[in-house]
Amino acid sequence: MPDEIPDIVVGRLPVYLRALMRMAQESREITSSHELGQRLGISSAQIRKDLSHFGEFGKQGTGYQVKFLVEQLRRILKVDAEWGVALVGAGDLGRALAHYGGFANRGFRIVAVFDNDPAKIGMKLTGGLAVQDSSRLSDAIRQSGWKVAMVAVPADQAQAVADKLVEAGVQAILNYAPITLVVADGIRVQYIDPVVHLQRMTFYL
Amino acid sequence: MPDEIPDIVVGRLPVYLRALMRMAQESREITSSHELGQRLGISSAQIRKDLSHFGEFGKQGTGYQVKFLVEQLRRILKVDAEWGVALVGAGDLGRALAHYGGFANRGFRIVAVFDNDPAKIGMKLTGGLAVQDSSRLSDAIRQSGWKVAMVAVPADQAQAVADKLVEAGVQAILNYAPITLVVADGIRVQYIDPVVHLQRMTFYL
DNA sequence: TAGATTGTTAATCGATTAACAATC
DNA sequence: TAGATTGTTAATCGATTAACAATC
Repeated sequence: MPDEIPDIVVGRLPVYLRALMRMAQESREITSSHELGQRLGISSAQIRKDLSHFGEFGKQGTGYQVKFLVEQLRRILKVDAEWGVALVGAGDLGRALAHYGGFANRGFRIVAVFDNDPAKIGMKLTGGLAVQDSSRLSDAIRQSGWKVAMVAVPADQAQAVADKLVEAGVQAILNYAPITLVVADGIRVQYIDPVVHLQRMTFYL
Repeated sequence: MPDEIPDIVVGRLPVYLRALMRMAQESREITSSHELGQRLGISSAQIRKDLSHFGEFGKQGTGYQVKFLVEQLRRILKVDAEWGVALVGAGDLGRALAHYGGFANRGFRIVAVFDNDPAKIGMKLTGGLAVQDSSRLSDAIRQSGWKVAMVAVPADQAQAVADKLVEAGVQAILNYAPITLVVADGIRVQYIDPVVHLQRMTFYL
């Protein structure tokens, strides 16, 4: 039970889940902490320790039922139901996200796309969503109760967008703008900046 | 000097650099570990400790010259010159990356785009690059000596693409496919999977 | 039974923080 | 000088690993 789960443990669970879903897809019925660790480049002890925070999911001598562990991780991560995600920004990146097929079955669906560019408002995206005026953002989020949003606007607009999202009730933001956001306590933010990731590697070259 | 810098320290440097470049853009000439820490939600002690691995960049009583520290971090991260980046995959995401303006000035430029879809090969992208046949990938990389690549292909092709890249001499891969890659020792891989990032937050909701 | 693998404990390892002398 | 902030040390805190009893 969530005594106090370290963030770093929570951060690994989605990676475990992703690998396990892939195993399930490959019709592997059973796996072990050793096998999973090899696939992921993580020690088997760490996998067992991480899982032990949440319960006992394996069998001595046998390992883990892949399907069962997938179910459990989905439940733990709260992606056993689907979250509606508001997307702000309908530029190249925003549209690529709107079209991305990888959200399905993993707990998320983009339910609305906003932009403040008159040239983009009204645009019909593949998948059926139309780009809405950002001025409708607060109302739409408040009415629908969406808790998760993605920000794909230019850096100089990202903080203002985040402020509006949080004020409308959003509690988790995935930010693609290359800037660190300042948000209230309890609001979660994750960052995706390809340049940051690239720079983490060039150091070693 | 690089005794043995912890990965986790290297991982924070690009975030420091990003914030400092922003400060420079805002014409802030001086900053302190305290101010930078506040912006980033990190303790001032950690920032000073991290920087101390590489030298002494500040002045007691004053703080850090923003421009100077930017220069130093760019040098440390080896992004004071520009890396040519090969991009594999010209789907929605690949094209969004090819059009992305955020690489400029931060050490990277996409120099080639590959895809194996005949319908996409030859396509002219904004910015002037044409999509090349993946069959040319190995030769092109070997001839040009590119060391950095981004992978934006479907999950089931990503490992094969990574293998080809590494074989051709690539040493750093930014992987957008939702799968953990297996690569030889010494090859760096970073992962961007929006679903993983979202799942890291829903746990707390 | 023999072999395998879990869940957990204790030991090790590493990272963060607090504190402060040095000094601008 | 008085105030501020660095770079660094030592203490604290937390995460990883190794080892193994339990048991399938």
